[in-house]
Amino acid sequence: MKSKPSLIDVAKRAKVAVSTVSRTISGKGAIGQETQESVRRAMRELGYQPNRVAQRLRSPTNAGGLIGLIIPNIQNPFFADLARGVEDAAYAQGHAVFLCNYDEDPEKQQLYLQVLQGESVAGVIIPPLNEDDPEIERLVRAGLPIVCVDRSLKNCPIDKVEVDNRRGAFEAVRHLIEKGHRRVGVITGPAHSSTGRDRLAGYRDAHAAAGINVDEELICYGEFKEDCGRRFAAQLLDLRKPPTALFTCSNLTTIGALHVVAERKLRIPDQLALIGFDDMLLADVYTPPLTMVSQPSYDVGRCAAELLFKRMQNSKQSPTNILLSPKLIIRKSV
Amino acid sequence: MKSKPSLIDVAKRAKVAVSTVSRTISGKGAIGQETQESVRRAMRELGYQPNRVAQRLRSPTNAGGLIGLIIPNIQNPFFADLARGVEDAAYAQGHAVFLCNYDEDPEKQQLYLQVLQGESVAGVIIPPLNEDDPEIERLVRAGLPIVCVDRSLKNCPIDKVEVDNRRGAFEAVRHLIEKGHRRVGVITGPAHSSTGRDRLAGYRDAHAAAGINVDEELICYGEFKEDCGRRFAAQLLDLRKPPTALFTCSNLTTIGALHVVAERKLRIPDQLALIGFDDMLLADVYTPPLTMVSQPSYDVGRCAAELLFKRMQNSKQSPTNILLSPKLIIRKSV
DNA sequence: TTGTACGCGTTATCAC
DNA sequence: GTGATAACGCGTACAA
Repeated sequence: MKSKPSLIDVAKRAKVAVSTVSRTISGKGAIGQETQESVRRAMRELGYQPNRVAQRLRSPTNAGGLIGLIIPNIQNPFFADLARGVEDAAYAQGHAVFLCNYDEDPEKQQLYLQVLQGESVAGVIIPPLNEDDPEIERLVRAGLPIVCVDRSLKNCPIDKVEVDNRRGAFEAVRHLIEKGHRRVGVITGPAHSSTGRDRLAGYRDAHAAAGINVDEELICYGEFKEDCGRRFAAQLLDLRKPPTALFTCSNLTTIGALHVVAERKLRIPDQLALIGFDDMLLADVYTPPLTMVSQPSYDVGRCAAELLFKRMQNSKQSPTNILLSPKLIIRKSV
Repeated sequence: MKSKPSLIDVAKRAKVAVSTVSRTISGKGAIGQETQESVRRAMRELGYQPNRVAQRLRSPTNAGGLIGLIIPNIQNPFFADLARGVEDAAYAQGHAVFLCNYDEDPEKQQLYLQVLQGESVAGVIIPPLNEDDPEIERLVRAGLPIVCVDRSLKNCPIDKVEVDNRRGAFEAVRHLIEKGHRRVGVITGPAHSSTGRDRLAGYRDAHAAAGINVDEELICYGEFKEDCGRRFAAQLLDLRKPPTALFTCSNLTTIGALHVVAERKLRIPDQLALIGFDDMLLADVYTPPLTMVSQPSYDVGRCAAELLFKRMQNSKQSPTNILLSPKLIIRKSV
């Protein structure tokens, strides 16, 4: 196993100095025509490829463009789409993406934040686990370009790209109400989750706008997990005065709720209407096709990457907040 | 923006030599009790974190454990699960994963292969786009630990973890035949895809085992994309003698086929039976619940990572091939 | 236009 | 036990 050729090897072969090779590659400084050619030839012959590690060690910011993306769970289609958006935008700019999966685990998030720092990434995109995160705030102050996505940081001016959860939820629940539903059960996220809170706020807004009092017993707070969707859907349907419609606030909880629907052989929308947050693969071929609040997840990622690149170029500009609109896709489940 | 503290800063503060600090951290060599303590204190006070870039530059193999994972498409749940398996196994070993998405684009695959090399990763996990890939073969020969997953390389001894596609397809189609179907349409992958070929082979096996001649007009070769599923499902159903059952060879083609089913308001399984390769999120709550060939995608990733670690420790052992079994999950679509 | 020399933060090899 | 120092591969100021 012969080790990879370095700049020095190329220089030797082309009979020039290393700096000449370096300049030929970067295009900085003036280089003679024939010198360039012999250098390029030597590179080809040796199959030279730059050592990105050395590049970043030497000049952390400019070279070996690398950005970090830390997401809660790559198996969640929302984050997969988001990641793809980041990736595409980065690729277009010649940047590579270091993708980390923190599994909603604070320690792992911490660890990856450190790893990325240790890797001298030029910037980081992250949906922070908590609204207060001293470590992220420290990094921001230390000058590391960071863009928050999906979720955000309280009391910290920072670039961010979010989805208008409140509005999305509002439109969904308004639609339910317009269709005559007066008891709409909602399964939202935990109280400390801003997305969960915002979606619940939209739920309340829609009720307020229609002059309907919200029956607090119709509100369930749970993790954004399938299991919670299942449990709370069952709980809601077992109420003495059960809801006639369900608003599930994430793709996973929607699936959990659909399990209950299947088990109890409920007919949608006759016996139970349903709207879920997050569109999913089979939603439009489900029987009946599911009405959903579709998030522009890919765009969130793309915008975040673009925002990050701007920040990387100009670290002094004041933070930009972008709010993307979700879209109510009306199908047949209401 | 003050730059991050380095070993040197720690050494200064603790009033020792850098080598002493380095040894204290790595635990190699004997260090005096009090020296250790003062070093650790200095590290804490400065908030020192190792520079992984410098570590890898200095000792590419041992330090800053980093492995690369290059996948075709992170939005495909199969690969998302696989990635998660890799990630979990790597995390357990203290390795970080550099995840790249090549979008089934040969150039991008090439690029990321180079990036990973440039990053001095300790090893790479990849489902190769093509069965012949000179570049990957070159890297293997150059001594870079590489594990192939899902797909593989022809004529190249290499560690790999694959799913028994042929057997999975065989069981699915046998099930269809046992239920009385004699005309089973199949939508498989392109001819150059080994997974597509293997699944088609299983389809043929099942027919042969039952003594049924395969009508070649029931076989469609397409990309593993939703669009193809749609087009070919329609084409098959428009045959003069249409199939009574469909076997779709990937999650995306299954979805495409289900679109056609929805458009034509076909009742499953009465008017059309269906089995798809790859289980998916809503499959079990679909009406009717969909019978699927479930791949152990997470395990593929986990096994691959473990194989890679073994290879990284012992580069001389002969290649290991692991074949994982898919599982036919019988629900109600047949 | 080209070459020399230094430093980025580490680890490893010496000598003490 | 500890300290000084040479690499790792690259970019760049400075000299030629």
